[in-house]
Amino acid sequence: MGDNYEKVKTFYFSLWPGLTEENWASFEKKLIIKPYKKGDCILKPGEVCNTVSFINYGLIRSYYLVDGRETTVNFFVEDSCYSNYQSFLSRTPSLMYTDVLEDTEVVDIDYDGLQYVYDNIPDSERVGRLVAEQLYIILSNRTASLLLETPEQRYLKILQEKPDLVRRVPQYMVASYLGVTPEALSRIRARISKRVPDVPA
Amino acid sequence: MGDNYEKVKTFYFSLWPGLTEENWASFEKKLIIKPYKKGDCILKPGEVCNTVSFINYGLIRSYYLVDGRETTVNFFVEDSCYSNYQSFLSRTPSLMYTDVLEDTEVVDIDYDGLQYVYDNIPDSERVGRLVAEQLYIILSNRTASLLLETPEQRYLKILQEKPDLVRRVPQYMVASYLGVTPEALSRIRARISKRVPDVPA
DNA sequence: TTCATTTATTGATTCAGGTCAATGGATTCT
DNA sequence: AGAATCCATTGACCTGAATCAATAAATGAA
Repeated sequence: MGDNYEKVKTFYFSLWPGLTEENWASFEKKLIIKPYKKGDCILKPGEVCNTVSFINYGLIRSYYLVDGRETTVNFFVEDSCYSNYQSFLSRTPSLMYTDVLEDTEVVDIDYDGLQYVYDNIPDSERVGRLVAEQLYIILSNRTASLLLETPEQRYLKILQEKPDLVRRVPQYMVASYLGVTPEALSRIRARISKRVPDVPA
Repeated sequence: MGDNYEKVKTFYFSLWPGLTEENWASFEKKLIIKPYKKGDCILKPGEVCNTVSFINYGLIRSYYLVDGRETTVNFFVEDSCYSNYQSFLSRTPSLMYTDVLEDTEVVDIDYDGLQYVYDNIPDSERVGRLVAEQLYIILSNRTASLLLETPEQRYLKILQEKPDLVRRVPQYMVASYLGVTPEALSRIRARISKRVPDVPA
């Protein structure tokens, strides 16, 4: 189904200014469409992540599970990329789970495929570097938020910046992304609506 | 003083397997030695970080200052690299301060120098990518620590992993790196030495 | 060495979040 | 539809960190 490659093609052309149709064709040969069902587990602790996935549609979550307690590291939505980047890059076992929260379709490139691209397609190293740099910047914002902001501030921010995500995800997962228990987030919400009675629900 | 380039040369050769003496020579032309005195401020909020620095000797700290409250993002010691990577990469103003905690000597490459290297020295893009990926991995460990561990666990870990750093840095800076107040760290220490009387100081 | 400043400790109090437990409302499955 | 599971809320209690304040210890400068 060539259709499934439309979005990923647009995506890579947008972050790769000099990409030619010819090079894209050889890139595309390395890509594999993969569908998942809600509830599927993509990656478990101990497994090495072997792909970088562009998400055609759907919703994915990575989380630690320590002492029976889930801590969400990240959510990944359609039109962006998912990988357990740390495991993928270092070729070491993942420490976290990755689950599918909604029916999802991804376009994978596996590790060897990517190395082939790096070795054979001009400028791909630069794109790889720029992607790594972008991910670093995003991650450093998350770190700053954990260091500087209270859970309540983080909740207000995600409400404002990703309201759609908050709607699509169970509240206890949002809580674990903010670094608090479900009960705590419930009380944070109660506190907020007491302070701002104009936005009740 | 060619001497000052010895360590940085060893450093770059170690992370750049195929580096030739010839390419190193053209790389080295872009490097600039810069000395700092204890207490110097390298970068202030609003300024764009324009260098990546290899640290010959010394100690550097990056921190946010919000409501008169310092939060240490990172310490940088000799034989490693310092940059405000986010500002450097995105060419946007820094949000944090960077101060020199001990007399320090760095070997700088500036933004244009690095772009020259990327454009003219073979395989340098790959090294840039690998460096960005390494920094990502390190940062993701810090994020996991902030999400999963208590301040006390983080303190015990830094004591074990970087005892030298803890000795060289005032305790209130360690506290702000752990994400707590100086008083809280003092109490954490008191708690620990009460529990483990064999390691009093 | 002495004085001034910075840094670390300790106490008292307040508060946000954790934990345990119970309830009621939603979803999902059959 | 009915049953079972999952999820969100609330209450009671506890703990660890923040805050404010005072003091002691360490560092640095004259």
